[in-house]
Amino acid sequence: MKMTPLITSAVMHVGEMGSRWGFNRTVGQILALIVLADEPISAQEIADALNISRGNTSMGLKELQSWRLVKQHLVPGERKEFFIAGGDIWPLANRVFEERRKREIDPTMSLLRDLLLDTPANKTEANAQDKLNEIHDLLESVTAWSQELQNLGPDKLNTLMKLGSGVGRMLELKDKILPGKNSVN
Amino acid sequence: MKMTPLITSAVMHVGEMGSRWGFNRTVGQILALIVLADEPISAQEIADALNISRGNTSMGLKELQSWRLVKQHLVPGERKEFFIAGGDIWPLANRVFEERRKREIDPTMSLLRDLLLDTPANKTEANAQDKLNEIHDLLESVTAWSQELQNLGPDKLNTLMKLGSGVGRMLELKDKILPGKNSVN
DNA sequence: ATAAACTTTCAGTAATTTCTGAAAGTTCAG
DNA sequence: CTGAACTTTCAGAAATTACTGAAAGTTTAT
Repeated sequence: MKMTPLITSAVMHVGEMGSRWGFNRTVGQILALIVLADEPISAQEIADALNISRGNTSMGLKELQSWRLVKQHLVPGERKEFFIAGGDIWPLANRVFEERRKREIDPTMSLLRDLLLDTPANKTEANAQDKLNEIHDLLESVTAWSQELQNLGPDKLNTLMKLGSGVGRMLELKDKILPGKNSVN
Repeated sequence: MKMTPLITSAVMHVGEMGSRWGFNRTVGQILALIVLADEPISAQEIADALNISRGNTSMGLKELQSWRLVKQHLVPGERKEFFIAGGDIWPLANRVFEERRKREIDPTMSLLRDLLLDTPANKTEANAQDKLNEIHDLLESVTAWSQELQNLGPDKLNTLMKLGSGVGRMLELKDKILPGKNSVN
């Protein structure tokens, strides 16, 4: 893997951002390297290019595969394993999004459901439970909606996004367009 | 601050999730405590309730204020400072979202813009730049759209979210509804 | 079976992040 | 001005997280 300045700075940047995106520095660097490479690369090449140990590389690749951001690619006649990006940019972004939802939201939803089953013991608890309930509903709406958007598929999603402020106007007309639909609130 | 079991487990959980949400354990705990409290609480009360040092509490509060999730609240006749949540659940969630966008996306957009200015030196770089360009466009769409959604305000946003699969049907009819609007793709 | 070429695991070490608490800073009443 | 009541800062300690590299594991060719 030829590390040109352009590729190096992109790789380093993704590494730095890594922790904010849910993985660590080297995992980020490995991901960037694989996504930007125009050919499959081997674990050893990655370790060399990034100056990290072979062991660390192996663990990083394992994690990226668990996120389905990277997949193995067998090169005929070669003994070692090569790696390529798990898909195009859009699906990759989607997977990061999904995976983060699983880690950041799902456990909280689950706890909230449990906590809301208890009967509040006093005024303070009753108030706390109200807040928790609000949070629960919010998270539920958001996850349901993100699910909905994913079901639309990339094309329609893109159309919707590009629609911009048209969304507001459409909402105003919604009842005329979808007369059978329940009016919310 | 009375730490009932219900409140304790919520506080602990937000603490654990904290790192995934962009802040650390104690900052998460402090936030949960303040949001769930039904009355303003002082820094000392927080330190006591969470068993953390007064210094750490001070830093945590500072960070939460910088995220605008928490604000000071002066109690007449009291010398010390009290703290309350920065707003209702919806606006708070919005701020977390916004703040994370600033930290997770904006720096990358900025770097990508820079990298895309360079003329690619060879085939590999040209390919890498194509990918970077795709990523840039994706992030740009997403940020623009999230801006758009925020402009809708909570009510319409809620309507839109509750619309569910109706969004798909609306999109199919979009050209009839908004005839003047450019047909994307 | 043996060995070569590779990958994975994991105990120990290194790097990073978070926390403490003492000292310095601020504000205000008298 | 002084001191009491409070807050902030920050150097060092503690806790957490990431990394290395040697050893163990796997696969394939002969």
